[in-house]
Amino acid sequence: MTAGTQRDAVGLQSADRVLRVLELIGASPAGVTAAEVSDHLGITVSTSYRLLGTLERQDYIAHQASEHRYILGRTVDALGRALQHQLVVTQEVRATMRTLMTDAAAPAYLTVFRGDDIAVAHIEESAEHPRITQLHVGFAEASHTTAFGKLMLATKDDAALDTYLERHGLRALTPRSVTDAVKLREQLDEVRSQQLAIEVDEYTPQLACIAAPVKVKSGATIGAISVSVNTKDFSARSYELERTVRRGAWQVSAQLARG
Amino acid sequence: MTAGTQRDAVGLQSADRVLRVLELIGASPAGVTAAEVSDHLGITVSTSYRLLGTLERQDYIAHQASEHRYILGRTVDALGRALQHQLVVTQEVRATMRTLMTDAAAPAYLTVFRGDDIAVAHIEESAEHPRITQLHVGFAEASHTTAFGKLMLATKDDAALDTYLERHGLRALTPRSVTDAVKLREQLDEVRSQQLAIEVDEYTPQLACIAAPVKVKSGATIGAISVSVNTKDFSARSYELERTVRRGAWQVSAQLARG
DNA sequence: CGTGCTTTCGCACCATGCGCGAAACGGTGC
DNA sequence: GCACCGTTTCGCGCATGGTGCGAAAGCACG
Repeated sequence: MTAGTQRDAVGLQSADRVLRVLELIGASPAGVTAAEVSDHLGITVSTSYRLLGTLERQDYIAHQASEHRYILGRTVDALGRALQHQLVVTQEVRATMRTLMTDAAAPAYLTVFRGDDIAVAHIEESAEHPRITQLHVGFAEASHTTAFGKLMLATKDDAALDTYLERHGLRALTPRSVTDAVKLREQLDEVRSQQLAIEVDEYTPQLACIAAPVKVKSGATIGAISVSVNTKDFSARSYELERTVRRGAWQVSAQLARG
Repeated sequence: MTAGTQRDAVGLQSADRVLRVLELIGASPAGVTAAEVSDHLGITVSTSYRLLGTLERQDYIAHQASEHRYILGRTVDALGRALQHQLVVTQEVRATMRTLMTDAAAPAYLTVFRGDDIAVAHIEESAEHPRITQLHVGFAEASHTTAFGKLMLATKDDAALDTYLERHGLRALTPRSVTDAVKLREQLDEVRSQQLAIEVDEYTPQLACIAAPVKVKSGATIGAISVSVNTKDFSARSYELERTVRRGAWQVSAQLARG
């Protein structure tokens, strides 16, 4: 409120500002007025109108003349969909994951690997099968403690893994997290041979996770399908879960190839 | 400078450019390189890096160092979700619409009114129940020929309707489209009294549509739930469809109030 | 140790975007 | 009708921010 929200701002001034206006509008469910933009960013009204005009011309925002408010527009929608598409989240894939959740009686996750990052692209959960509380759609860390993370690391060769390790280290999230590089490499070899990753109590106590790779036509692994269950269920159901998850990952890969 | 291939471009230069970079990246499934940005926008590499840097700092894009490519980042995802949320499209609403589609054996639409515009926020369809081909997620026109459009117009008072009509007119899309303002006003009165809008062959020949209002707690109508069927099915099933659509709209309104 | 790429940096110029102020709209009240 | 809001558009002159250019730092490959 009021002036002086000068941020760490380094970047092109007007570009920075236009992006910040977008975020401001996104953060306001009912949209914003030009006046709100000006005092929120600490700029004059004229400048606000110039920024808003630029955004409007490109359809990033729409002007509700009746309410004097600016709201998000179709280009934002298009970008969001483009991202969803880049992340493999189609209606069809959602439906497949819903079936998977039901079959496995457990929440289902789709993760996509982007360099060293892992994007949690979609989560299918329900009241009966709630997600891991800590995990949300977005970017995930601590790859060495999650099933899909191990799958991602398993795509790397030795040199790339070295680079990754020295950049990120092996932090323990629970007593059972693997923090020894040698041990991890052994695990990754197993992951490669089984084309499946399993993690028990390494990310969250009492929670186990099982992940199978999603692949493109060429055979490269680009992500994972996984489910999480609590540890005591896991031991009884592991074989069934394995089959179910493998099937889900296969179906998603096939849809990806067709799509 | 040099010979610019500058288009319609009016707006703040660097702001314009940064937005265009975003779109470019969105349009390229695999992401883009800095070099691609420069020749595509006809700017120097240094400028490209400055733009990309600005976007990256705000997490609109992410840099895949290994591949030298820039891809869409988490802020775009956040904006997309914000828009979806503004448009009432939650997981829960999706599930409700899926049930509606199954119950009605017809594709289901969620539309949200934004001033004079109508945003088609979500479509539930399946292979057995494909959508109206002309209709896609985005903004819809010709409100007087669609069921949800009539619902939107019915929220207006006489003066506001006048304004709308003189701005948009009443174009005929089919022989059965209503083009007479008096007739339309009568229809809208009926819509208000029944809290339901029906359209038969007015938007597309052989296609009928039925829509019920989605309301917020205060009672204001902010959108509609609708289904479409072909005209000959409609006459036989109209009462059943009416009940089903009303139920769906009610459920969505309730979820909106709770959510 | 060169070659070709991406990426960062410094510099000097001047177009560009800025704040300021005024004015044209568009409602609402009286 | 007029006078008082708020929103929105416009014009102007200044200096600052953004530009292209060029060079250099990284980095991978051979």
